[in-house]
Amino acid sequence: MDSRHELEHEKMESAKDKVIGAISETMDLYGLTRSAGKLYATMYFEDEMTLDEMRQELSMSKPSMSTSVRKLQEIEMVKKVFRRGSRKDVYVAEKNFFRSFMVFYCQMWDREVKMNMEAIHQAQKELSELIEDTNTSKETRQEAQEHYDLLERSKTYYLWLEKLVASIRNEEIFEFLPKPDQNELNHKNS
Amino acid sequence: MDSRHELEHEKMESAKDKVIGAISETMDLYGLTRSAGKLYATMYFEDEMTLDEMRQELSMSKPSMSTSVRKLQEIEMVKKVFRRGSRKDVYVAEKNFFRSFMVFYCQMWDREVKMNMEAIHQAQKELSELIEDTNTSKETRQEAQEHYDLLERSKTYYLWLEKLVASIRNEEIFEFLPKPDQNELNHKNS
DNA sequence: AAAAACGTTAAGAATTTATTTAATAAATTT
DNA sequence: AAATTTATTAAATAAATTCTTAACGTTTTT
Repeated sequence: MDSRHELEHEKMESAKDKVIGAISETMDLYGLTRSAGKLYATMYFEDEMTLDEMRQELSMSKPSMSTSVRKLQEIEMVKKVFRRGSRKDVYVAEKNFFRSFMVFYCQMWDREVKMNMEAIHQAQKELSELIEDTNTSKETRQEAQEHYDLLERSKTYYLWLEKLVASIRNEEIFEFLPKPDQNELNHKNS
Repeated sequence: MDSRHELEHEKMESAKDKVIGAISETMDLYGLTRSAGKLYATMYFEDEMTLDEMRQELSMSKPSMSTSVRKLQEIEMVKKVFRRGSRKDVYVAEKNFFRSFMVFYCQMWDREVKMNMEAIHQAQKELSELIEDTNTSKETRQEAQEHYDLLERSKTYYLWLEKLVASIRNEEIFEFLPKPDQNELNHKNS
């Protein structure tokens, strides 16, 4: 009876491990280390976890769990929740991948747009000075102009990326690309 | 006259460096190292470059350039081009950020969907066996069912991601979110 | 108030990743 | 064919990251 139960448990773990492996392997896309990915994937199958439970489950140190969990919180893949009774901190994984997608990419793309637009702005200012300075040699002026135009054209992309972020935040993107409903799943299940 | 030219050059480099810095800093999003990012950003301002020019420009070794360039080629941010006359390999940077966006994210998201869908499929098979086995204990069966359902729901996301990739590949996404034209840029230029 | 539990920080060890130098292979020129 | 040029591979070194143990500060319990 006990070995029976043991067997069930093993099979369940084996099933979970397949998904945990895949998730943590693709987590590099989100700038996470393998262990942080594994931690998230583990939490994905649990209601909630404390640091000690994580440490035990992954056989790693508590500070390790602490830092991984913080990184996961930064991209909102994990939230701290309040549980009266337990004085340990309790964490839950975000199980809605749509939300994870939104938070992560909006965060990243915003950063990309902001940083690069700022740099472009500054660079263009300097290039303009070169172009407008009558002492500038002909060759230099031409090169400056070419770089200026290249940067100017690139703004199109950043502007577009900004609009993409907005359409994700306000969920308009789901009008263009609806979330599939459960029925659409089956014919994928061959 | 010569110091004049020196000054122009310095200002040009300073302008470029602002953008190069910003690009290489945001390149971590694309899983590139700082140096690979810097290399790409440097090439962005050049028509074409040989390994030796890269090495000189970044003051790094040639094997280093070789590996960075290969990584950049993998995500199609750099292409090798044929130039008769020169027997060195000649590379050019992809300057169209839209294309870089498409290639990179489609590649990554495809990988994510493929890996995870496959894992889900296998895991669900095992979970089904547990659920259908009449010897399985009640608690185990319930847990297996919960995990099964969780995985089933997650497919919605992967299916959506797949559609997103498709709409990027066939450019339908630009009907929903048009690329801004040059005119729209100016009011951003405050 | 003392002791215990908890999470985090700090410091050091271990592993991994990136970079360089040296060696090799392939191609081109003389 | 020998010598030179070019890119890549291999081995060694350097640098950066990740992880652990130990120490700290805070909160809670007794």
